[in-house]
Amino acid sequence: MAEGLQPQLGQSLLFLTDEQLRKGIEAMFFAYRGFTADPDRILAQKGYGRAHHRAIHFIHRSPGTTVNNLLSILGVTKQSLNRVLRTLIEDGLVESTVGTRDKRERHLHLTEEGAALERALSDAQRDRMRAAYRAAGPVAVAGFRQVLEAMMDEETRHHYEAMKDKTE
Amino acid sequence: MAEGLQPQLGQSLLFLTDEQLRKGIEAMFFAYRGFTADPDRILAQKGYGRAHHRAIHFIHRSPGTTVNNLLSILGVTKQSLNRVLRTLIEDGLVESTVGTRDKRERHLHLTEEGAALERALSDAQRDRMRAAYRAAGPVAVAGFRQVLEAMMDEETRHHYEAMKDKTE
DNA sequence: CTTGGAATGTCAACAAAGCTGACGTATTGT
DNA sequence: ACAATACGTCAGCTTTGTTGACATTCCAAG
Repeated sequence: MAEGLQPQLGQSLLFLTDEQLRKGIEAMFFAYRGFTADPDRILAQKGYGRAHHRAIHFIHRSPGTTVNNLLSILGVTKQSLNRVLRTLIEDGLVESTVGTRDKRERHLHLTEEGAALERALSDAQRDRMRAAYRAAGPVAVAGFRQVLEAMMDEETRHHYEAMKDKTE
Repeated sequence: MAEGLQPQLGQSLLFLTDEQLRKGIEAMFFAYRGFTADPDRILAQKGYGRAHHRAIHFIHRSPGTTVNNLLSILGVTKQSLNRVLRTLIEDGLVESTVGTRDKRERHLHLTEEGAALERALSDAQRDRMRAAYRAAGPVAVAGFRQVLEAMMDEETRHHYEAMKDKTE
């Protein structure tokens, strides 16, 4: 294949061979399964799916966020989000309040019950992430984050950076 | 394993705070979108989805693999895989041949056309991965892989390791 | 004050891709 | 001969995404 990189560059660019890249791709695929496995189990019990998790996560993260803002973070259509949001509101996990400054907007908050589910979900997900971090060590974790950030779309990275700044 | 975590707990465990873990979780979520974005565009043009991509990828990776083996790698039901496989066979991208040793088994191969699509998809995905790797550097890449591997389920990791060995 | 555009919500229809359960067929191993 | 295995398929259901059309509410500009 395109394995034949220049001799003198041999060692230093070995991490860019097609083979290395393919391993990275497969690692990403398999790891994502683990990443979602634990929350998925909790959600299935309650009759929810990943879409509910994502909504809950980002509402928790940015309390009072508007529907439009959530839309652009999640990258789905309003119809798709609305279906999920409606069940969460009906079930009393999310509260939607009309905006004061702009009454067209709805501001979203988690109720006590919603916050409880958020905690259960993120505890489960963090536990696995913590175990992985601990096993790999701080240097690996820094690299992990670097590569992930470099893999994002431009627009997505802006969302990511914006969230990052909130508690820094 | 014996990574020096004990000594000075102050700085060295900062990467395990809930805040750091949350950032890792969000990085994983946002990065996965980028990870699938390029292949998704190609697939959409051809009327396929991610499920087709996964099948094509692993058939390419393990030519002659059986349906059952593919099933356990992908972690889906045979009905779900069958639907995807059927369209790929009908469209002439995948070939299914009766086993010689065990005639109950079907061995799966990519046709020339299937291999062409595989190349287009993995080129697109590798390009982004390569850019991310290049931007982050070899040390970061090693860490990236370490964390991802530690994040996998036991069973999943076995699949991953098995694939890894094939070309090492 | 009226009107255009923005933000939101809702209805309908549809597709991809997962799931369960049941059943049939060919083949293999005991 | 019989049970188990590998595969395919039919039917039906769920989640989560998509378009398109249309109503409502509100802000702001003309």
